[in-house]
Amino acid sequence: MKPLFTLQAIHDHLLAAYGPQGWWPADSVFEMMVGAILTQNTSWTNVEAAIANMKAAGLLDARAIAACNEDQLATAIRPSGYYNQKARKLKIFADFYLSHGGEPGLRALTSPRQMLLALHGIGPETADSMLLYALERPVFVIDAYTRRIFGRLGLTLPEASYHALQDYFHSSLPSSLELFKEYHALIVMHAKRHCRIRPVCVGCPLQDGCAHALESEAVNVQRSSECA
DNA sequence: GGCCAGGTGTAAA
DNA sequence: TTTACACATGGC
Repeated sequence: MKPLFTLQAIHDHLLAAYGPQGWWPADSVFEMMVGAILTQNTSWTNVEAAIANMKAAGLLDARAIAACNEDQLATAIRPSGYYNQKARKLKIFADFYLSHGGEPGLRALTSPRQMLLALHGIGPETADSMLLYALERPVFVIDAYTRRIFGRLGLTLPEASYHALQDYFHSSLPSSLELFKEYHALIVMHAKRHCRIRPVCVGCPLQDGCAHALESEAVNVQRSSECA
C-alpha cells in the first residue's frame, strides 16, 4: 500500500504539534540508565516515584547500588513494579557500570550495544534507550508505542520484529543523534495523548493520517477504527 | 474491578 | 523456533 507519510514528515508533524521534547528527563547520565531499566513495562509516573525514593535513600549512585542490600533497593523502587526483578537488574548493571569505568568508560566502548545486551535484564529497547540518550549513539529506539502508531498508519506490520522495525527507521531517516532522540520522545508524547490502546482522536495532529487509514483497504476494520 | 503502562527472561510445546 | 507466562505497582 502507499505510505500515508514519510517518516520525516510524520516527525515534522509531531514536532510542530508538541514542540521539542528535550529528552531524556534525568539529572545525570547514570540516572537516565537507571530510568531505562525502571521504566520497563511501567508508567513513567511510577518510575519517578521510584527514582525519588532512590535519591532519598542515597541509592542513585553506582557504588551505592553495588554495595547495598538488594532488599533495601527493592523497597526503594517498589512503586515502579517488578521491584525484586528490577533490584537484581540494577545491581547487575551497577557492577557492569563500575567495572567498565563509569560513564567515560562506557562512552569509549567499541561495541556497547552487544555488551549491554549480554547483561541480564537489558533487552533491545533498554539497551537502545541507554545508547541513544546516555551514550549518545544514533540508534532508533523501538517501543510499544512506535509499533502501535506506525502499525495503525499502515507503515509497519504488527508482527514485525524489533530489529526489522529498527532497520526500517534506520534506512528511511538520516542517521542523526538529535533526530532520533527527538523522534522517539515525540512518539511517546503523541502516544500518551492520542494513541492509547483505547484511542483518543480529538485534536490528533495525525488526524489526516487517521482519515486516510479509514479509507484504506489495506487497514483492517478494527485498526482503522482507531486513531494513529 | 478491570485495563493499562516507554519489557525481559524462562520454560514448555 | 515459537508461544505462554511470571514479574507487580499505581492511575484511570
